[in-house]
Amino acid sequence: MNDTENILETLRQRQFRITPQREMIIDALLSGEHHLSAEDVYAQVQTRTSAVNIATIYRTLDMLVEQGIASRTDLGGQVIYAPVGHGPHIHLVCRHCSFVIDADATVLAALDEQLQRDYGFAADLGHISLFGVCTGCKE
Amino acid sequence: MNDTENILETLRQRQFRITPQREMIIDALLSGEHHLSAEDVYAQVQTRTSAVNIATIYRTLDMLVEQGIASRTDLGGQVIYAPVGHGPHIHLVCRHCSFVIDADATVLAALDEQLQRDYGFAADLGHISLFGVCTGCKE
DNA sequence: CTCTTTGTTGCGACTATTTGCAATAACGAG
DNA sequence: CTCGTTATTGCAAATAGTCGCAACAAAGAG
Ligand SMILES: [Mn+2]
Ligand SMILES: [Mn+2]
Ligand SMILES: [Zn+2]
Ligand SMILES: [Zn+2]
Repeated sequence: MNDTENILETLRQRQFRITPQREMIIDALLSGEHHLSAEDVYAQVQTRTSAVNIATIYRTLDMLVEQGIASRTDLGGQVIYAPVGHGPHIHLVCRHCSFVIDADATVLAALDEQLQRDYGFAADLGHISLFGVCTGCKE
Repeated sequence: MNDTENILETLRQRQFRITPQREMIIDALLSGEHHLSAEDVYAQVQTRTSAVNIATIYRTLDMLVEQGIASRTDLGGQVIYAPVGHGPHIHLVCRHCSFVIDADATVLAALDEQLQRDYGFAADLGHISLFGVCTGCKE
C-alpha cells in the first residue's frame, strides 16, 4: 500500500469522495519534487489528462492543507505545497534580497511544546517560512 | 516630532523620496487601528484626497515592509499591515475553523536568539501568524 | 444493477494584487 | 530659483486565486 493509497483511505474515512482528480493531485504532490506550486501540480496532472480544471487544483490543495495532509508555505511571493512530514525544515526568507536559507526545524521543538501547553494549539511547524534579514543584508 | 516624521526621516536618509502619497499612507498606518488591510489604508487615504491610486498603496506598503518599518501578516485569507514594534504578539490561526488566538510573542525569544546565532538571521517575529489546529478542533 | 442523495467539478465571472510604461515630480546641483 | 536626473506615480492590462451555480458522479441503500 503506497502513500497515495494511505491518503485516499484517510480521506475516505473522513467522508470525502474519492475522485480521479483527487487521486491525480495527490500523486503529483507525492511525486518526489516537493516545493510544488499550484501551477506545477496543474502541469503535472495535465500530462495525464487535460480534463482537470485549475479551480479544482486550488480547491483540492486547500482541502489537503485543511486536513493536515499537505503544507502550504509562502516563500514571499511564491506559494508552495508539500506533503506533511516530508523532511521537516524551515525557510528563513530575507525581506531585502529574497534569499532563502533552509534551517533545521528542531529549533522549533520548544515552541511547539509551549504553544501546545499554554494555548492547546497544535501548530504546523514542519515546513514554515519566517521573514527577516539575512547576514549579507544587515547594514 | 511624531512617529510619521521619524519614519519619513528614516526614509529620507535611505534615499527615498518623500511624496504626499507616502506621507498619507504612513499616517494611515499609524492611525491607531492596526490590522489594516491594503484596502483599509486606501479607504483612509481617500478621505483626505482621491488622488492616490491603489497600486501606489500596494507598492508603498511593500516598500515599508522591505524597509522593516511595517509588518505584513497573513491571517489565512486576510493580509494585514501594522507598524513594526506595535504591541508585539503572534497569531495562532486554526486551519480548520479559522479562529485566531492572540498569543504572547515572548514565546519566540529563544527562537529569535537561536536563529541569530546559528544562521545570522534577524527574524521579524513581532507580529507573525502560525497555522495549526485549535483545542476545539482536535478530534 | 438502479436509484437517490449530496459532495464535487467545470466554467465563467469576479476580486485581489502585480506589472509595464509613459507622464510626473522630488531633490540635489548650479 | 531653474534645470536635469531619475525615483515615483497613475493607469490600464495582466496574473493569481476565489466564488456561485448548474451539471455531474461517488457512494450507499435497496
Ligand atoms: Mn522546503
Ligand atoms: Mn495582531
Ligand atoms: Zn538578504
Ligand atoms: Zn479550530
